[in-house]
Amino acid sequence: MEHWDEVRTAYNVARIGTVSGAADVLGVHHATVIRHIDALEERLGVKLFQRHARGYTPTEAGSDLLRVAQATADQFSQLAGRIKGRGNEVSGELVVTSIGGLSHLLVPVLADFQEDFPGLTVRYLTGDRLFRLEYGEAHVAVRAGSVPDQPDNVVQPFFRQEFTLYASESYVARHGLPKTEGDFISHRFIGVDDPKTRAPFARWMQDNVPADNIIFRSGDVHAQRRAIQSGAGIGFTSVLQAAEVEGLVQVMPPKPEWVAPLWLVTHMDLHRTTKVQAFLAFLKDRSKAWQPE
Amino acid sequence: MEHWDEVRTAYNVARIGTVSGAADVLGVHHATVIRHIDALEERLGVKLFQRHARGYTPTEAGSDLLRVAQATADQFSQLAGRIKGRGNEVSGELVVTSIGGLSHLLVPVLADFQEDFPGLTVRYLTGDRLFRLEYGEAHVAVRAGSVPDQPDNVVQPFFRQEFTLYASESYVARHGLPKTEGDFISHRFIGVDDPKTRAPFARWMQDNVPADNIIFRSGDVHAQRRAIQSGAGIGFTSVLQAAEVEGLVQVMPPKPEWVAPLWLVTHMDLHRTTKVQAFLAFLKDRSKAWQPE
DNA sequence: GGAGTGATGTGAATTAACGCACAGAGAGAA
DNA sequence: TTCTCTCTGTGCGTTAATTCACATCACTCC
Repeated sequence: MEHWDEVRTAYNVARIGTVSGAADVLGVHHATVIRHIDALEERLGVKLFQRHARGYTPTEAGSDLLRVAQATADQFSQLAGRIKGRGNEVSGELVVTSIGGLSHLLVPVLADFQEDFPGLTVRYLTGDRLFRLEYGEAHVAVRAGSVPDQPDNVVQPFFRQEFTLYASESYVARHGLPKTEGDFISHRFIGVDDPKTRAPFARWMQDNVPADNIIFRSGDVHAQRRAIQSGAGIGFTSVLQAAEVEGLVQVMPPKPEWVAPLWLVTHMDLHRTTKVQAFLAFLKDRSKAWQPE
Repeated sequence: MEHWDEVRTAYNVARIGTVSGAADVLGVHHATVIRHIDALEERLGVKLFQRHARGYTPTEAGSDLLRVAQATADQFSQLAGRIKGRGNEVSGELVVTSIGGLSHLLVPVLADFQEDFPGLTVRYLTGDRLFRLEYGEAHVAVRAGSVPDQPDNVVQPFFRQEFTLYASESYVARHGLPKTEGDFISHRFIGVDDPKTRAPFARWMQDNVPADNIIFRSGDVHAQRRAIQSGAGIGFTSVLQAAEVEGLVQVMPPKPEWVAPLWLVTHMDLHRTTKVQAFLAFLKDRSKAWQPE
């Protein structure tokens, strides 16, 4: 039973009773209908219709086909309605991925967005590996670093995340604060684990702080922040995040070269969907409060 | 949701995961598969797949389609199995039609045939109007008279039904038997109702018996036979049928000119089916006992 | 790092499907 | 009857779909 179109043709002939009538409904020539029926019967080896000058009457096999194809037509019709309708509604899954360091910003936004659309399930993916939009792994990604240039991705600037060095009040009480970069030699630092990182502030630390002075390393920014809070040393944290926790002291004001630009990335195929657009609008609105000035 | 073939294509892509793999299964070129998907998405206005170099992964809409089309494929597969299988089995309905006067011969045969095939339902149609094989109203017809020449019907000789004149013993006791055709003027006859009948014995009676002497007319041969049994007069009954009832006396031996040839007629499209062939063989075997010599 | 493999994607050539036109056959009405 | 209307059926020309060929890309294995 290949050639489902022939089944559809036979279904309409059985339903309507004449080749001409079915041809009108299907929008094809009646010769096409006759050929479809003939081909289908040839393949099945069974007559589906009794032919006479007043029309076609289904045999038992034809009646069986009518029943099955009727159900199929109904299901396809419902499917088309669902699929077309779903293009304009915000429901199902919304999958967002970002580097882990942005969870404190994104999670509240995602929670509020979900509250606006009860039919929506939010999945927030973070992890070591990059989740790939072109494989359909996520609808929206928040990426850091230089502007991504994947050909099938739609990229737009999100906001510029400011970083600077912080220390805990307990650390300052014990070791004081470095006045100049020359003082770094007598301080302890908390840095990233990955030597190949491209984050500007991390590279700055690699260049300006002796490696031996970086006594705590982690790939997770939240772990680094906890280390800073614990007084283990001086480390980078985003200004926004530092403002939310108690007991952190800015070692020096943010430098423009430490700013990490963030990008909103969506896959081309999904970018125009109502769901993605609604989320992007929501996210941009909420992120206005995060802009430096 | 027209073009069910495109749905089938999309279903196989969603199931297999690659355009090339689906093309192999479908036995078409992969370019055809891509065009089907593109056309279907264009018509629905929704992307069904995420395209990437390693294959196609279905979106939620694509997954929905996969689920529905999976059910469709199963149902079509079962349907094809049923239809093809049914071509070689004796089940469902067997519809036989004949003139009413043959019921005493056909009904026992039909009952025995049904007993051989428990899955079979037998319908035996008799009536004033001719049931038309070309409209699929019956599988097999037993027709009387000159050989039918419908173009789409398969006609084969069945057997030659002998008729002759009978009277009841009570009638003979009261009125005696006509010795010659000249005696008919003093006898009462039972004849057919339809003046346009083409049955040879009925036309013979019209030609050889004065109309006024035909005092009982009926279109139903069984009613005529009951009238003869009741002693109402002399009338034609088939030799086979007369042998089954008590108290009938042959007025004269059967004449060759009174013989009614019977034909087995089937529609061309149904003639080759196992069901019809099985019944025809069964019927011919049983009818051997009915032949005059 | 480079060749090899297996996938998608696209324009040109080919083929199969389609529409057109007309013939034939019943059914119903004048 | 004869006329008309409707529906099926078929050969032929055309269009649209398919195949073919080649380009491209991503990943893997030497």
